[in-house]
Amino acid sequence: MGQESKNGLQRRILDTARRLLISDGYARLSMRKIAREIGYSATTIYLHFKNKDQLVHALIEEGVSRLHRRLLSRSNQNGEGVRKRLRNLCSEYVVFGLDNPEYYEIMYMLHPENLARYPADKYRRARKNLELLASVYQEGVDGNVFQRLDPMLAASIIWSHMHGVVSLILSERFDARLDKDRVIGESIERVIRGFEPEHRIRSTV
Amino acid sequence: MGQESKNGLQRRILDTARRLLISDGYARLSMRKIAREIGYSATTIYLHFKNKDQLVHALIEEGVSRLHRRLLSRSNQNGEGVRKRLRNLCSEYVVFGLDNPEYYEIMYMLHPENLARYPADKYRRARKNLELLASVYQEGVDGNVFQRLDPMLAASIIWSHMHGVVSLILSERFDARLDKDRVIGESIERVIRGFEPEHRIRSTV
DNA sequence: TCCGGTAACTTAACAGTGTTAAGTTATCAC
DNA sequence: GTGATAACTTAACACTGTTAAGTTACCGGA
Repeated sequence: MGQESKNGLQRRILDTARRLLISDGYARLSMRKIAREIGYSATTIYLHFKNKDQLVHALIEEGVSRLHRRLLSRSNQNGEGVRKRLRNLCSEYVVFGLDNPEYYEIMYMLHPENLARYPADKYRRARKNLELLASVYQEGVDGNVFQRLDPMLAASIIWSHMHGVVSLILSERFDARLDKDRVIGESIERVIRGFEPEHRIRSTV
Repeated sequence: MGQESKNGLQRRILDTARRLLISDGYARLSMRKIAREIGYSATTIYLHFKNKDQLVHALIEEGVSRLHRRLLSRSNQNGEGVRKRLRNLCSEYVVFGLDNPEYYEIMYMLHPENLARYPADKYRRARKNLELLASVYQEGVDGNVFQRLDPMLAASIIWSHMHGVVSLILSERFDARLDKDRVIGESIERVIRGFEPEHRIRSTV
C-alpha cells in the first residue's frame, strides 16, 4: 500500500506515543496501543524504531529539550544576582518535574535496563542541562558567592538533591501531611546554603 | 494433597521471592517464576497473597526493617557528637541503598500504581526510619547545632536529598566520569551545612 | 462404613505484553 | 512485462498477572 511517507509516519508514531505517554503514563504505553491509535499494525512501528526502547529514547530527548528551553529562559535573566539565578534554576527544574510527571519519569526515573545504552549523542544533549547549572555555579564561585568547587560536581549534587525532592513527590513517598511546597522551598534554600562560604553572616538569627 | 502447612508455604514463597528479587531484580520477578521455583503452580501463591502487590509489600516491609536495624545501630552510638551522628545516619542510608539496590528499588523507586495503597500499619513502620533522623535533628536543635525547624520537615528534606543521590546512582543517571564517593560525601556534608546556624565559623576558609 | 465439608492445590483460560519471521501488495525502473 | 523494493500485515513465540472452575485428599460425625 505505502500511503505514508517514511518520515510522516515516524512523526505520527512519535506524536501518538507522546500523547499516550502523557494521558495514560509510561506503564500503560504499549506498541500495540500506539499502532491501534494510528491505524496500523504493531509491527509497522518496528520499521521506524528499532524497538520500544528507541521510541522511548526519542521521547526522552523531547523531554530533555523541553526542560532545556525552560531552564534557559530562566538562566538568562540578567540583572538578577547569581544566588537568585541558581535558585530560579532549581525551582524551574522542580516545577518542570511536577508539571510533566510522565516526561520526568522516563527521563530520570526509569530503571536503566529499560532504556538500554542511551546513545552518546543524546546523552551529551542531556548533560547540557547540568552544564547550565554548572555555569551559574561557576559565576558564583568567581563572585565569591559560592565555595570553590568543581562546578560539574557541585551541579551534580544540586541536581541530585532536586531530583530527590521531585522523585519522592512523584512516587508519593512523602507523608501526606507534609507541606510539599514547604519541602521544595526549604530544599532549594538549604542546598544553596550548603555551598555558600562559611563566614557569611545574615541579618536574621 | 495439602502437604504444606499454610504458614510454612507462605514463608517459602516469601523466601523465594526475596531470593529472586535480589538475584534477578524486580523487573524479572514473576509469580510464575516464584511458583516454578518452589514446585507449585502459580495460582497457589494467590492462596497466600492477594496479589503480586501484596507480596511485594511484604518484601518492602522486610527492606524497611532491615534498614531500620542498620540505622538504629548507627544512631545509638553515644559519645559521638550530634553532627557526626546525623552524618553517620545519612551515610548508613546511602550505603544501604547501594548495597541493596533491589530492596531500595521496591521501597522507594517503584511507581505508586505498582504498589496500590500501601497499608497504613506498614506505612507507620516505614516512617520510623524518618523519625530516627528527626530525633537526631531535634537533639541538634536543642544543642544549638542545627537551626530550629520542624524536625520531621528537616528529616524529610535530608532524606529526600540522600534519596536523590542514591536513586541517581542506582538508575545510572550520573556522568560516568563523576566520582560517586565524592558526590556522596559532599552531599552529606552540604546537606548538614544547610541546616547549621548561620553564624558558625570554621577554621578553614 | 459412608457422607459431607473443607483445605490445598491444579488446569485452562482471558487479555494483555515486546518482538521476529514470513508473507502480501503496490509501485516503479528498465 | 519483469524484477526489485518499499510498506505493510498475519501468525506466532514466549512471556505476564489474575480468575473461575475443577480435582484430590483428608477429617469429623452419623
